[in-house]
Amino acid sequence: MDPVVPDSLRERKKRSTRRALRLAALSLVAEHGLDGVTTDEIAAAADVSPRTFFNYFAGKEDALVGNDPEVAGQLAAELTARPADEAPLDALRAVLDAYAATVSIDETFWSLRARVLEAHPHLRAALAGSSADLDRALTEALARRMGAPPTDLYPALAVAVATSAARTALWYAGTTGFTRPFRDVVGEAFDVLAAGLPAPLALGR
Amino acid sequence: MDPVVPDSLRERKKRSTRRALRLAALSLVAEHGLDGVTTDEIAAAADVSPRTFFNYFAGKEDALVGNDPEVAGQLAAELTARPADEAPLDALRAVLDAYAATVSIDETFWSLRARVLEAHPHLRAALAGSSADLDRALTEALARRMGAPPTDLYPALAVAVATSAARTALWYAGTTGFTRPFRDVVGEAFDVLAAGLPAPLALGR
DNA sequence: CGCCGAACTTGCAGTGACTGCAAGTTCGCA
DNA sequence: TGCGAACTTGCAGTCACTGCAAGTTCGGCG
Repeated sequence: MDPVVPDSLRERKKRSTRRALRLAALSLVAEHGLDGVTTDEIAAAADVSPRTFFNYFAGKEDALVGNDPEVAGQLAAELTARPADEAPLDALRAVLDAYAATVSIDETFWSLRARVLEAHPHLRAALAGSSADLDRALTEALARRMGAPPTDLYPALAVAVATSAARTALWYAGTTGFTRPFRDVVGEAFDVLAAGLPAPLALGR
Repeated sequence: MDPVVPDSLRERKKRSTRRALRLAALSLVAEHGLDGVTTDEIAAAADVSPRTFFNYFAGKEDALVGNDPEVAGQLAAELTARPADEAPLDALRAVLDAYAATVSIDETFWSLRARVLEAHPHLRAALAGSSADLDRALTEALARRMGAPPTDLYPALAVAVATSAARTALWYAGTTGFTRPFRDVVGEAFDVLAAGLPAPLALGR
């Protein structure tokens, strides 16, 4: 079951173009602003035809802030694989922490993305939206593992809150230039969550 | 300070066209699907010129799932108006509960919207995104009232989590046909939040 | 090795979202 | 009553995005 990705030449090429498009989009937008860049230019910068851009991304925003398509399924699978007696929030924390670990590897990429998000607040909306797929997948997995109907309030709530916390942590790590390890920030966010979001003690810092 | 809205003829007209456009968009999309409806048709159904549509909404999605522009500022103001010694989460709960109360009035509208969201999962992304403005406003207000820098993790986290919970509650109330009062659902969501998202006891329901 | 089918890329042509601009029109107010 | 501001509208243009129908590249099997 390990090589879910066959990693053939084809696969490697696909990943590489996808990445090239992502980077092209991010750098161009970082330099010229969101409306100063067309999809054609992005495609050109990544050395593919304009049409191909849309074989990889649903749109400009998706290229900038979207998740890779396999992520949702992968994380959902990891969630179902967690021990059955683990508390929901702990299971979610473990899954999202694993995700955070993968993020930490590609820090240049994420810094660039943070800069772009900073400069274009409108994209934060798209970012929140791009996690909708992930939320759906995780909610379904969590409901299943809890033996609850997928329309139940709790699983949806726990997932929405957890991914929301992770996203906020990513934003925070990004704006602070990743001076603190991202995983630590995620950990802190989940600690606060599990404690019921108490007011932080250190009010004068 | 009360009449923030002068409620002149002009204002009333504006609100009415905005509402007409919203309803037109929702009903048309409910009937013909997202891609079966053009902005021109929406404008026609609301008896305004195609161009005018864009004076009210940033796009089709905004008309379907966006918040009215004044909401963010209003809720932020209410947040700053809460007693200074109130715990952050309690203050947020109060503000969002007040919002929930206003929603409950217009239940037909929100049911229609829920139906549309159900049929077009893609719009849930847009919905999450549309609250980005609200999140920013609330975060700034909360940070100020806590005397924290606006880049601090806690305020952003608390707000993201709280609005996320409220949105989930709205989704839940919508999919269950508003059989339970929306405010109650919001209340329950916040209870769960404050308790640190413990696994619900009732596992076999 | 050579070949077939599947996957991927590309160009093309078309639809519709969205924008700035420059009139017109309506409303608020003195 | 009349002036200025706000709002509406039409127009023309740019660009995002899509389906389709070739071409091209890759994976695997005989």
